[in-house]
Amino acid sequence: MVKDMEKTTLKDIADKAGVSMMTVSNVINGKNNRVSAQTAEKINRIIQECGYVPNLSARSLTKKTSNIIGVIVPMESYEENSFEDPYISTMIGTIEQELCRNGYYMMLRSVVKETDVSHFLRNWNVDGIIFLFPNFPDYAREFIDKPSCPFAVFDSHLKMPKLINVKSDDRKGLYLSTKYIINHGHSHIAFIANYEGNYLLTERFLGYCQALKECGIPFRQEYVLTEIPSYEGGLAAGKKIAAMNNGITAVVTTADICAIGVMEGARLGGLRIPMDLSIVGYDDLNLCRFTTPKLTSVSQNVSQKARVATRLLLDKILSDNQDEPCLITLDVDIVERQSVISLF
Amino acid sequence: MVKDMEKTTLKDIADKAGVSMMTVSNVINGKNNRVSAQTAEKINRIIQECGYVPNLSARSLTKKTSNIIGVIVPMESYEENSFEDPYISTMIGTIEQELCRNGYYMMLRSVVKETDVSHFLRNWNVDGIIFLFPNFPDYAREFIDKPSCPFAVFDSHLKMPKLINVKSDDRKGLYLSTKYIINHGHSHIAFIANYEGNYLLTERFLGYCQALKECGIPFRQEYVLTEIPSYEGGLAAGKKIAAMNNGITAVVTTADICAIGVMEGARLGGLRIPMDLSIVGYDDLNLCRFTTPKLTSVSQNVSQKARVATRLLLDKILSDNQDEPCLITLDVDIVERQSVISLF
DNA sequence: CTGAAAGCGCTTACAG
DNA sequence: CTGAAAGCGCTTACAG
Repeated sequence: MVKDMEKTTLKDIADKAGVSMMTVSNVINGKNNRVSAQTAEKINRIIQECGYVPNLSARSLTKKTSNIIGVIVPMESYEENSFEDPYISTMIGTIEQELCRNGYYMMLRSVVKETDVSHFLRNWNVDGIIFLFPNFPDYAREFIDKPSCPFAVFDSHLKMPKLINVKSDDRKGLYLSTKYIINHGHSHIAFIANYEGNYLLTERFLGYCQALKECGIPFRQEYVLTEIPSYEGGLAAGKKIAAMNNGITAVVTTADICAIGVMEGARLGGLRIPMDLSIVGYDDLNLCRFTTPKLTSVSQNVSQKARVATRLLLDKILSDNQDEPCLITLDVDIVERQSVISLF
Repeated sequence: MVKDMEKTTLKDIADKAGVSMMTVSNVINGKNNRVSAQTAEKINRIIQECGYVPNLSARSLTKKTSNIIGVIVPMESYEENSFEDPYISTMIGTIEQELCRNGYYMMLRSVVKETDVSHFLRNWNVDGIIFLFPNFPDYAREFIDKPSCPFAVFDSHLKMPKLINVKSDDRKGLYLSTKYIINHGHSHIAFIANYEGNYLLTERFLGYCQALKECGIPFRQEYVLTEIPSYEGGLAAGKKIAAMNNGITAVVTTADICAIGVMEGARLGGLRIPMDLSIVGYDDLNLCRFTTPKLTSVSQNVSQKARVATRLLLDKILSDNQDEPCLITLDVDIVERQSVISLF
């Protein structure tokens, strides 16, 4: 390995200024009441001249606080790249911005089931943790039960000390999309998602049921297609709907990507979108603008979700009662495009 | 702030094992030739029991090497979220995986023009840097001229000491897409991109020219639309092509998102895709599978690009002659879908 | 094979 | 307002 050129340290600055390290440290940390304005100015000038940058590892060692936030991204397998999921990447971007703005640093880690997350977090003595799990996984429970610092998750049903939980009003999300379709004259509306055992998807399913009930439309088991809300799942569901030919005129989904699959599957089955089948997505990804027809979708404002969670986390890190759990539910709305036709 | 529970340190382990910290350190760092098998085993057991995790800030302080790689992402403005760009997010995912696999940590930072990147990097004494710039920006030049550690960039025309430059064969990329279209019987082919002054786009433009020339098709200035290769740029270009009505039957682009814009713009102008206008994208994003028709595109294998750069960077960090620059050009290929029609 | 000493670059009490 | 001392948790020479 090559030897780096010498880096200037606190001591170098102190020597040049003819003061103690203490004084320089106080200036850097803005404790102006402890240093005369003259000295402070002089020291600041020298710092500028030398291009001095404090070593944060050293600071972390003494202060017992690192200003590092660990951001954990789940991966199903080593082959997969979770970052290709627009939900994940949008979250990361917003979190990073918010951390940076507040003087924190983001250490990013994707993990598969077996990985020891807590090891990583303790290695760097992180001040806070953000788990970027759309659904909070069982294998992370162990870690969660002995949290060493405040942490934030999303869309979880857990309530635990130190936990910040930011979620969307998922029930309302599907209530809105179902209602929207009903208001366009539809009453034979399919729901797609393998919701059982999944808290988030179940909430959305209940929103679907609620809208039907409220409008006096009978719930039909055969209109529920329990496919995985992925492109492939949607594709399969679309084909089935076309094949069943049982009166379905519209579909609500729990993911844009699934809705896009449905469009393709239904088309392959001979249906025209939206003339024969109306569709609403979920997430309002950029993607929605690029399909034909453009996809009407439920927006959960992903950026806001990330921003709120990050701010609450930083607040909690600085607060006294870190143990108080915190649950925020954000509103959702529907973004109208071209994938729903009116039957009136 | 709340007081953390005590963390076990090297000293704790040493005390419990009745040995010196030195010995424990040697065991942890796998210097087995310096410790008897017995002692090592005993120490490892105690480490397990106590759930001891080394403090990497402390290690970084003594070793002068942090195992942190700084990954820098550009942002045009504070409002923008670069991570929504699938190119960026795919890169990040692959880089993280590769770093993790090799025992490195990823510190992520998005910056706008004014941000002092070098400050951040020296703060954490990073061992290497990856600049995630599709195009290397001028304002980063200053930093680059005095690099403190090896760093990697993409698609740059720079050649400097310590620099790892991984690029795609951009010229071939557009050569391939243009040739593909020619092979389908087209000879009135538009090129879209404001390539002037942009190294990468100019390379692609030259590939377009080369294919035309090779096939004896005259280059026509009026077939070059100098729009920004974005959705909006593509949209404008698509509308123009429909309006100009000057015989163009196909379009090559330098970005999928632009190609999608062209499709939309051309449609709004009354053209059918691909019957009236064939289109080829660039990047082969997931997106290509979700449009109608599905988009034929040039694939530059983004993951491979990220992986190669990361590996070269880590190699260089461990190597002796860090100053030798390194340029790799990766191959590209074309992924056939439905957006090009044969005129034969 | 094992250990005592010194030091990495910073900050936190504590004195003056 | 300023500073000398001790320590954060680790590793690197250097002795034995």
